[in-house]
Amino acid sequence: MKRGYATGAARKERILATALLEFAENGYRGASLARIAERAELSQAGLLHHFKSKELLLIAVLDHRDELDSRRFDLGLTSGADALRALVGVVEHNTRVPGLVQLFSVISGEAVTPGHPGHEWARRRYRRLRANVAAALRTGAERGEFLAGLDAEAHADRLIAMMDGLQTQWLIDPEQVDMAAVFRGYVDDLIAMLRP
Amino acid sequence: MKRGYATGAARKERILATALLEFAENGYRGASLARIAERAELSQAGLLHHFKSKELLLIAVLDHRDELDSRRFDLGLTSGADALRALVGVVEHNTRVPGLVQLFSVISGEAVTPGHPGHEWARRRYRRLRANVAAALRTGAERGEFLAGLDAEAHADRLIAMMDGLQTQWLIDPEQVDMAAVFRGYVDDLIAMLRP
DNA sequence: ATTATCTATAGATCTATAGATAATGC
DNA sequence: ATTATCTATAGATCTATAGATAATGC
Repeated sequence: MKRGYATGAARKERILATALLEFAENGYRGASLARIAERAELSQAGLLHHFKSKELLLIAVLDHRDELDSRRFDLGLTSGADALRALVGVVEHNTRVPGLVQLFSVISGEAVTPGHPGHEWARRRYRRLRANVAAALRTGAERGEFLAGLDAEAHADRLIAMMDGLQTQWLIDPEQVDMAAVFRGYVDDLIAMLRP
Repeated sequence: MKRGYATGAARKERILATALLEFAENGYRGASLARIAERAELSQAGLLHHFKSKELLLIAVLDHRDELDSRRFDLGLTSGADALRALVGVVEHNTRVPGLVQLFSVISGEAVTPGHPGHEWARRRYRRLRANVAAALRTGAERGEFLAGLDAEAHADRLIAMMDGLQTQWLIDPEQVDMAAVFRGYVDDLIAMLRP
């Protein structure tokens, strides 16, 4: 039975935090366990005691972030136009955490390759996102807030694509792209369009 | 003065084609010159005779693709709703060349990191795309095809984000996302919305 | 003369494991 | 007893260069 000591749990947190930075800066393939270990101030072998392989470390980082984010932002609580405005809030928040945005952009980009350790994670993530957003739109329609005939899945795909695409443009050229304003404009137009 | 022999030019083409596959499959950082050389059937040192470094090879691949693509699709020739429908045509065409789409998704994802050899290329590419799409929208407005007050830059950002975001979703989960249909729906709605 | 190509290799990584020693907590 | 940590190292990469030999085309 694995119990885990207090010092081990703290180390794991520290490793996850530094690994996140390394993966965000260099991607999975460009990241180095030695460098992560150095930044977390332990030996590389010490790091591999806590996470058995580089793949497992990446998965752990992604799951850890997912958990923190799902706590901050639970779409299940809202629906209809409120849910869309909550999405705008997420994008606004993201402009203040470029490091996290970069992690997701880099890993999602790499993970389009089958065989990438983040591939399955990304697929699950997109499916979950799509289902959540579509459900919020459908609830809005049932409540009479949105047109009854709306295509919830297609609009969910559009919303997610818009968020991701704007993130990439914003990361590559922050001076040129006002990610939050452009997304807010899209959502405003969408709410107007879907009004019954 | 560099002249270049016929056999050299053919080799360069061959190397560019195999490098494209390797970069698309593994990203810049995951790609290996040895593997590219092997697939192009020459030695690794032979490859480096034609392209002096891995960075220069990536740049060459990206520029080569840009050149081929700009020949196929010149936005300058159309404007207004025709230009938007041409964009739909590009997305439809892209569903038939997943390898190319993957190259751009992977490299754009990696290139959000400053210092990545594709960073400047990506920035230039987005600026050019944005300017071209915005110009087409503005011409449409001048011709009375679109609302006079439209925000051309914001709509250009939205269109590009939508294309890129859908590509990522489609590559990760092709069964779930009908990239071309969703984009066509977006463009149709946009044309309706911008009608004076 | 220039270009194309090769073998060999330097020098710097990389991940993961083996095996030893120290600290922790039942 | 379990967990945490380290040093040392195997074994496999990786990019880039040096220097030799062969082919090409003015």
